[in-house]
Amino acid sequence: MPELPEVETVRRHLEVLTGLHIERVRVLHRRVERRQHDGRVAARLTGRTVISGGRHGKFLLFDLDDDATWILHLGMSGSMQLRDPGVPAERHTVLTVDFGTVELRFVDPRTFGFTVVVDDRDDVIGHLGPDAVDVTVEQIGAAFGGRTAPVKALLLDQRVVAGLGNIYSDEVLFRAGVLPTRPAGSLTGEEVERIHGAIGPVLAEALAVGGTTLDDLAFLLPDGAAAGDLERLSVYGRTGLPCRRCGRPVRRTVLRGRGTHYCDRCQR
DNA sequence: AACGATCCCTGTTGGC
DNA sequence: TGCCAACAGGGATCGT
Repeated sequence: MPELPEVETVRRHLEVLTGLHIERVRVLHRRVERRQHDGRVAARLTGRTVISGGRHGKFLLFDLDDDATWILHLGMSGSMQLRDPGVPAERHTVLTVDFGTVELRFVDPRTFGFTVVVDDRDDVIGHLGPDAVDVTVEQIGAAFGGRTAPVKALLLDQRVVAGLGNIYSDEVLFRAGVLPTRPAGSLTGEEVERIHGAIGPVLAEALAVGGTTLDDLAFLLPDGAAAGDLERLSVYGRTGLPCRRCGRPVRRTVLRGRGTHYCDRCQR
């Protein structure tokens, strides 16, 4: 599902929108604009030109020519497609944006995604911590200090570090050799360093294959290609299968309502 | 303040 | 075979 590597892959595909003029916008499912309190996403986008596209954590950010920011979040099942205008939209399309030469489609079966146009982007993303690709070991150490919450809960907390979701939190903790249930404040400096050191490689490896697509909830790239599969992951989705390092069965528990995968020999 | 539970939503899956 | 409950999890919100 869309976490930092998937969203960054989408952002790169959508660089082709830079400089293009928005001709027509259709909201096909009202829930996609639930964060726009005045309900005027279409009106605020129509007629604008995209100046540049960026990302912070799992949020896509497009600068518009009226100095507003167009923000998109893919939720858990959202994907973006670039198609020729006029081709009928597929099932679960919640938003279409017609740029004349190309049409952007936001497809989101479980409707946890959303879009919003704001003058001050901090109204929407101001609470986010440093992006996971930029976060320093000092920032992580400061966020963990004195906390009793499980370390995985803090990795998932976008105020601590922005961009990690359920898959890559599990993968980072496996690579770091730290149990997800450990109280964050109990970690040694060396363990914090291992976690910090694991974030970059885990995200880079995922980015290299365009992110991860699930078996039952396909994540497709804007050109229609599939992202990487679950096979290359270390622990996520591998409950009962042998740990790739020691061979013992991968365990699963529920933490903060999220499926959590780990190896109780390789992670301490 | 920190932490955990609940809610939203729907396609898929597993049990009976 | 068919039905239905359980499950998956982004982020927001609420209770303790």
